[in-house]
This record gives sequence, C-alpha cells and structure tokens, in this order.
Amino acid sequence: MAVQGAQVVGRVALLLRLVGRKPEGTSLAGLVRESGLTRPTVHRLLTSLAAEGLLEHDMSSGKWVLGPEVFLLGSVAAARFPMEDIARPSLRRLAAETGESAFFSIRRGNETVCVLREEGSFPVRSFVLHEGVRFPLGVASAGTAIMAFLPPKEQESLLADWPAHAADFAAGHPADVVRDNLEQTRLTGYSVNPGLILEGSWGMGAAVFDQQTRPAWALSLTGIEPRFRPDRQEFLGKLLLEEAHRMTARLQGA
Amino acid sequence: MAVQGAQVVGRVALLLRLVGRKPEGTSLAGLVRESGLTRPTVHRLLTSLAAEGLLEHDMSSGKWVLGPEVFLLGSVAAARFPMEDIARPSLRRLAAETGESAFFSIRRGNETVCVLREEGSFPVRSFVLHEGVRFPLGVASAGTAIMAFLPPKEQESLLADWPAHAADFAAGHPADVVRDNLEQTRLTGYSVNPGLILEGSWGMGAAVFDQQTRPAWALSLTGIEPRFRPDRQEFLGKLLLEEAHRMTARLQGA
DNA sequence: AGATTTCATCCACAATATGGACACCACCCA
DNA sequence: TGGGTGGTGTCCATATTGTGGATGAAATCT
Repeated sequence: MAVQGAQVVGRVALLLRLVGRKPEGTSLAGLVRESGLTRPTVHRLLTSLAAEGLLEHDMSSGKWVLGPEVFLLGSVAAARFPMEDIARPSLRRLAAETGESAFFSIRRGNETVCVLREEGSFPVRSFVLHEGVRFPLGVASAGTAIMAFLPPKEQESLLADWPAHAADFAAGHPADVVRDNLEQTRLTGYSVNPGLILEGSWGMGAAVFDQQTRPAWALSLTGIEPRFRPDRQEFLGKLLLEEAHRMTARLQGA
Repeated sequence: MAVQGAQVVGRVALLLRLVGRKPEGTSLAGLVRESGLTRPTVHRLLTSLAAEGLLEHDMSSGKWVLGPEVFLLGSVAAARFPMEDIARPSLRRLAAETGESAFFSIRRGNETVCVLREEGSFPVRSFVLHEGVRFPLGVASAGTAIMAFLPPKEQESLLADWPAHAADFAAGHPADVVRDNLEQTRLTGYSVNPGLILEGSWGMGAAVFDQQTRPAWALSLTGIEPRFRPDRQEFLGKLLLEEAHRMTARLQGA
C-alpha cells in the first residue's frame, strides 16, 4: 500500500508476524484464514520462506514456526533495541513485589507486541499474554496505557474506525467502553483491564515514554480478578507508575 | 531456486542477511554491489521492508539497518533457539581463563554466523568477528571446525566449487590450504586460523554437535598472533574442546 | 467405507515486479 | 565556475513473475 511494486513484501511480513504470534506454530489453514490470502499463495510463500530459513516446517505437527534465520537477524537487531537490559530489572521487581506476572510490551504501528515476561509467584497464572502476542492499541492494559497518552488526534482516528481497528476484539471492547477506560487511564496514570479479553483475567498497565515523550512501551501486570480489587489497584498502580517512571527517566537520559 | 514463484522472497531474505551483517548499517549502493541486483529493485525492496518495520532508514546517515519488527520476531524465535542460555556460560569461562575474546557461531546452510561474543581481558582485540558476521564454511576458525566434521561428501562438494563458495575469501584461502587445515583439525579436534583473513589476527575453534551428532555450532577464540604460538595452542585447544564437549553433552541430553 | 478437512501441485493468465533511463543533490577539484 | 564523480529517489513500458481456480492426494473423523 505504502510502496509500489511491493505486494509480496507486505505479504511476507504479514505471514511472519502471524507465525510469530504463536510460539507453538500455526497450520497452513490457520494462516490462510488469518491472512485472507489464498491457500496456494500462502503455501508457496511459506515454502519459500522456509527455504531461506526464515521459517521452519515442523514435519511431525505440520505447523509452521519461525526459523533460525529470524533468530540470527533478531540477535543482531537486539543490539539496537536493548529492551532486555532496560526492562528486565523493572519486571523482576514488579513480579517480586506483587506476585503477579509482569510484562513489557512495545508499540508497533497500531498494535502492541509483548516482548518480555517475568512470572510472578502467585500460583494461578493467565496465559492470555505471552511473548509475541499482539493486540490492537486500546485493547489489553498495555495497549490502553499507550493509547491513552497518544496525541488526541491519533486516538480519535483509531476510535473513528474502531470496529475495523479492534477486529476480533471489537465485540468485547465497544468504543464507548474503551473511551471511558482511556479517560480513566489519563486520570490515574495507569490502565485497568477488567477481564475484557477473558473473563476473570485482569490486567493493569503503565506507559513508558521515549525521548520525544511519546508513549512507545508499556509495563503491565496480569492476574485473576480477586487480586485486582479496587483496594489493591492503588498499590499495583503506584508500583507500575514508579517503574514506568524509572524506565522513562533512563531512556530520556540515554 | 528451491521454490517456484518466489523470486522476491529470496531477494528479501538476501537483503535482510546483508543488512544484518553490519550493525552500523549499509548504504543503498553497498547493498546493490553485494546483492548483484539493480538499484531500482534494491531501493524498492528496502523501502517496502522499511514500511513493514523490518528495516529502518537512518535519515541522517542514509544507511539501512534492521528494524524493530526483526527485533520482535527475533525475540519470539529466541525461545526456540536458547543459544544464549546454553552457550553464554562456556563463553564466559573461555574468556576468563584465556583473556582472549570468545565467540559462539551457528551453522546456517553453507555459512557460519556469529551469534554471541564475550570480550576477553587482553587489551588488544580484533574486530574482524562480531555478532552477525557471516563466513563461508571452511573460512575462519569456527567455519573450519564445523566443516572438518561434516560428512566427507559435503566437504568435497564445497571444495569442488571452492572459488564460488569462498567468494571474496578464495584469494586468501586456496583450496589446498583449506584442505590441510581441515585435515589438521580432524587430527587435533580443534581448528587454527593463522591470520588468513587478516594478517596477525589469529583464531582457534571447536565444533559443537547436535542430537544427530552433526556439527551445527562452534566455539572460537580470537586474538593476536603472539598469543597463539604453538606452545599456547595446546592449552587453548584443550579448553575449547572441553567447553565444546560440555555443550555437546548438554544438547544431546535436551 | 464414506464424508470431511487439510495439504500439495499444476498451469493459463494477467497483475506485478522489473530495470533502463532520467532527475536531482552533494561534493571535489581544476 | 563548471564539469566530473558517486550517491539517492522516481517514472513507466515491458514481460517476467507470481497468482489463484481447479484438481488430486493424504490424513482424520463419523
């Protein structure tokens, strides 16, 4: 769309993203469904990508997974994105002090992608969120925390075409509910997801800002509803904001 | 080549690999030269890849670097390739005990790619090798260590078309010299690169084997010539073999 | 054993990517 | 000042390339 004569590049990138969402792998049919492309096309692209080592075809399960070449390129790219070094200490502290699982997500276009996870000690854990999972902005606590601090114009343009943007999540996330959540997030500084994605699975998030003071990342916590009652929310929110602020400060400095 | 109707996929993968070789970025002209493609084509593909976030175009320097999407995909793929966890302890020990810089490389097709580096304490260091650098099999100590333990047929097929395979390195690495090095490597277990890539910059390597007992990875050390005199080679070789064996054992178990 | 779903491959067709050509810019040196 | 060099960005006619409907094989369910 952006560039002429680049149809395949877009399709390749789309497939890589889709495959990357499921660490356990995705079937051809699944990718056909999710990509909206025809089966022969998907099949040919997957085979080619596998020949280049960007994907692998697990013969036993028939599923497609990210290949060694992606790992290699990623480890080179990681030098330019030292998120692990910067975010891990905060995640550890959050997980240790709260007992919940802590996550670090990054904004990528109109989505958030979960990059890092630190398990908490609390024995009941939700697996809605894990490394590689993507949500539209405004969905899940991280995406809400980020969207709330975007320029109002950008927020409006997302809300204007909300059903298209939120896609599968639009049903559970009506535009007016999202609008309220964003407003609330701006008031308190942190976002709360009251089980909108999966009933009983709650989350809270806080945005981390880049040098241009744009919300580019987010820290978040997830757990079950009883652990996110109003009285505890304040405590969790304070911790999140503290760590988010610490990271923002470090990133401004660098 | 392998797959029909996939020209672009191959080209895209090629460009990503080329960009990944230089952490500081590569210019359009450089990529045109290295890829053998025409400039409009390279330009269009780069622009498209940048639009997808797989590359970034540094406006100030005009160079192309790996983008955030590669980082994200890579951090998902890293779960399937836990090299960091497995290799880092060995690298640390090697660097600590020898003072040289230690590297972990992975075989990828007919190349080796350097994935991990651990700096030694010795104050003179070579920067020929760093994360992302690729060499044809048989070039550099890691590639020699791996190639020496491939099935003889595969070695022969590489040597048969040596100038094409070794490309730029063919001049400094005549086929008969490489053949001798491989033979020597099989005798001692470890490889020695006596400054063939850059005069005075030596290296030694040892292969690490996968579940099918194929040489899939290599540990290596690099430093200046006086630190790799024959008397010390034995010491370094022993350490390398020890750590390589330890890693092989761990990988067989898993 | 038949029904259903998923995967693999073929091939005529035209949409798509290609690359020669041109325009532009920055820099260097006579 | 002006011509030379080396780099980047863009256009557009062309045919090479990728497309996807259709068909068959294979696996899985009923």
